[in-house]
Amino acid sequence: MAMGRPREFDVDKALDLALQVFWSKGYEGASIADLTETMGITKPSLYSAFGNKEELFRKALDRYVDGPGGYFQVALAKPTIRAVVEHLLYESADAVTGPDHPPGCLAVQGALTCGDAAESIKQELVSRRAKGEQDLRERFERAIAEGELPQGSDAADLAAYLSAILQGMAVQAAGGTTREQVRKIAEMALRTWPPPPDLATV
Amino acid sequence: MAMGRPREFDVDKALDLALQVFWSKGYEGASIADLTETMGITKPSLYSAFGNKEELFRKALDRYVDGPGGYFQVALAKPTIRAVVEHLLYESADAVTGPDHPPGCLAVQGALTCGDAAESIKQELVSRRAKGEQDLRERFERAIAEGELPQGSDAADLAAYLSAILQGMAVQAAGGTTREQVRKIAEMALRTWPPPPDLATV
DNA sequence: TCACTTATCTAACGATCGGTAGGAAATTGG
DNA sequence: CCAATTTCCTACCGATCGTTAGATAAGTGA
Repeated sequence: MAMGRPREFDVDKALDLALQVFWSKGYEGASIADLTETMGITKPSLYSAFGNKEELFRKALDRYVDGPGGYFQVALAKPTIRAVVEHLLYESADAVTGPDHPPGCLAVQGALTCGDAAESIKQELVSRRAKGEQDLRERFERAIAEGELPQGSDAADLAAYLSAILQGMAVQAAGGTTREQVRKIAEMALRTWPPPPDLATV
Repeated sequence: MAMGRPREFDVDKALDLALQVFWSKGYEGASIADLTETMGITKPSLYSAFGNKEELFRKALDRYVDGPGGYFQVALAKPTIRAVVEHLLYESADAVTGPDHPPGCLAVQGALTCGDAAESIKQELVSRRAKGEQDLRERFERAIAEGELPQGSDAADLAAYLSAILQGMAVQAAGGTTREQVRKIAEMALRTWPPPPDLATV
């Protein structure tokens, strides 16, 4: 079946290497030269296999979400809301400080700001973060309905609050904060969890 | 005294405009063309007045810290630790969603990641964030010494925790989250403040 | 008025950006 | 062995990057 000259590199391995570059330098900071050098392929090979820089980033992002970022969906599937939050915090702390990949979170630092040319990538990351927060919100809604959280708790607010803490941990990690220190942030957040509903608005 | 042809633009106003550009696009995303266009001056004027792109950014950053970011030091000077934390959270929520400037925080989104050429700018921002966290830590140490916080509280952990929340709020704002929603994050953080010391480590 | 200083502008610099033509090399099917 | 197909690489594309040379204009001090 496979006709023509066979590809000499592993597409998935190359994509993993591209992911590392985008993760550490961001979309704009990662040049095609950076990428091809790390991936061990030439520019025409990159373009033939992945389309262009933007498509390559999107494929790397998908791979990130299913790989190093996969703990997020795993955490959401935990049986109790307490376990969900615990796993999100602890796994995030470890994920953003993993020793085998760049620090931080691709969805945060891939393009938090950018020039005009990368605007659509930035929007893609905004959407991904919003999607994660939305999934979290729905999980909280279920927990409230099942009586796992106090009456009057606002699922959207809880999701925004926890998302902010996770993103803050990612910023800290991107700046070089150690795994131990980031874990302490997670522990402190957990020590106060859940924040009680705002009685003033009930 | 003033010899030579007088400058035709206001350096401080031009710097404020440059700040807006760096704030919304980040260091790498802001091109010299973007900057000169917004500042209303030509490239040679920019270079003669500000040195180069890196120096311009550092000057804009100083201006940011003393201007839109000035609430941070103001908050630290509040008399009670409760007031410090309240002001940090509320003023941050408003600052990162201010209607008269780009959303988010320059110290976070100016260069969270970048290419090799901007590495020193990224480090500068890492240092600034660390400095803010250190100032906060010292304020917490004072509060603990004065009995304003529970025995066994760890000032460094509290500072890292609060810093992460503030940075998370900045990420949310950079993604377009509304002022009302960011304020709710601040309120929730305040509702659980202060996190109790970890009894397991005492 | 005339040197001196500084700011202004147009026009360009070399380097790098993302992206591609075009031909040689390696495989499959006939 | 030969066409067809696909990947490989070298070399190059135009555009943009940050930065500057060089000439002109507008002030000050003598």
